[in-house]
Amino acid sequence: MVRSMKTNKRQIIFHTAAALFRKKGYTATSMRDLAKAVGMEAASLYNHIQSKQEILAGLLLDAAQSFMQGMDEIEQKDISPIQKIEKLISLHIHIAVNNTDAISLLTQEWRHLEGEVFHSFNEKRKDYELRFKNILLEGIRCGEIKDVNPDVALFSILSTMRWFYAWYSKKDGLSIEELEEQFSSVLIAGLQK
Amino acid sequence: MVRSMKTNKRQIIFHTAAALFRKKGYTATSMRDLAKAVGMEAASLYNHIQSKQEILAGLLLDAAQSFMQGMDEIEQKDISPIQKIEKLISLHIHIAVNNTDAISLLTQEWRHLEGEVFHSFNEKRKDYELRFKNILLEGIRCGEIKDVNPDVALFSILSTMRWFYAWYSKKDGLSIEELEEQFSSVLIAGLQK
DNA sequence: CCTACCGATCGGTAGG
DNA sequence: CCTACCGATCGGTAGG
Repeated sequence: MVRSMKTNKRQIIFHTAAALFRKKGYTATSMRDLAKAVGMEAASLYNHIQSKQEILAGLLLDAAQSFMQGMDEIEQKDISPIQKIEKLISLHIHIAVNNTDAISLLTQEWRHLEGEVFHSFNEKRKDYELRFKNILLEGIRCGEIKDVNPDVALFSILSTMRWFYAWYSKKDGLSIEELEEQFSSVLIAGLQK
Repeated sequence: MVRSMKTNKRQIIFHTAAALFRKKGYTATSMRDLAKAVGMEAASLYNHIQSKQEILAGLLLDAAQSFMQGMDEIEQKDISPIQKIEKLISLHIHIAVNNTDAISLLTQEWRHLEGEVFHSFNEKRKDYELRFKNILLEGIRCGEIKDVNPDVALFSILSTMRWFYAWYSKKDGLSIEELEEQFSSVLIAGLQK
C-alpha cells in the first residue's frame, strides 16, 4: 500500500516534470516550480526521487526505448525501404500522440544529461539515425528512392517529425490515420522516383 | 576611438554569446561563462552591455530582421508559388550560412525573451509563418501544388531548414548551390502534382 | 576593466 | 511531508 502510493506519486512527479521541462526548459525549471505544480514543498520531492537529473534521465531513456523497440521490429519486416519509412513515420506519430510531453524533450533537452547517461543516450540517438539512414541508402541502392543526399533526406523526415511533437497537442482536427497519410504524402513523395 | 573600440568589444561579446547560447542554452550559460570566453571578469561585461537579456534580444531581433526583409522581397516578385518557395529555401540557407550561431537560437531560445520583446518577436514569427503558408495556399488554389494539409507542408519545410542551422557548421562537403538543389529536390517534390 | 560584494535563487540535506 | 537551512551560484551594482 505504502509502496504503491509512493510509486504513484513518483509517476505524477515525472509526468508533471515532463510538462514543465517542455514548456520552460530543464535548466529554467526549478525544483520549487515542480514542487508547487504537484502540491508539495521542494524538500518533499526527495522522498520520491533522488535528483532533478534522475527525472530528466528517466524521461529521456524511456522515450528512447520506445523508438529503439519500434526500429527493431520494423527493420526485421520483409517489406521495401519506402514501406519501412512509412512504418517509421507511423511509429513517430503513434509514440508522440501517446506521450507528447516526454517526447518533445528528446529534441531539445537531452543535452542537459550528465556523465554516463549523456553518453549512452547520445549513442542510442546516433544508432537510431544511422539505422534510419541505412534504410534510405538501401532504397537508393535498389532504385526505389531517387538519388538524393541521404543526410538531407533523413533530417527532412526527422526534423518534421520533431516539429510534430511540439505542434500536436494544439491540433485536434486530424485523426491518426489522416496524420499518417498527410506526413507520408508530403515526406515520401520527395523521395520517390 | 574609444567609441569604436567599445562597439567592437560589444560585437565580440554578442558573437561569443551566440556561440555559447547555442551550445549550452541561454539559461545554462552564465555571465561568468561568457566573461571567461571573452577574457574579462563578469562585472566588466556591463561596461559594454546592459543585461544578459539585452544580448538575447539583440541576437534574435537581428536574425528575425533578416528573414522579414527576405520575405518582403520574395512576396513582391512576379513568380509562381513554387518558385517563391524555392527562393525562400534559398533565403534560409543563405542566412544560416552567414550567421549560423545566432540563427540556431531562433528555434530554441526565443522562449527566454521577456516582456514586450517576447511579444513582438512572437508576432514576427507568426507573421512570417502565415505569409509562408499563404504562398502554399496560393499554390494549392492555382493548382501548382497538390492538395496537402498546408500546416504539414509548411512545417515540413521550416523544420527541415531549422535542423539545417544545427547541422551546417559540421558539414563542409556541399556548396551553397548543391545545398539549394538538394533541399529543393527533397522538399518541393513532395508538393508538386 | 577590476575587486568586492549584494540579494535572490538554485539543488539538495538534516532532522523530525 | 514539513521547517529550517546549507554551500554554491546566479545576474547585476558600487566604487575606484
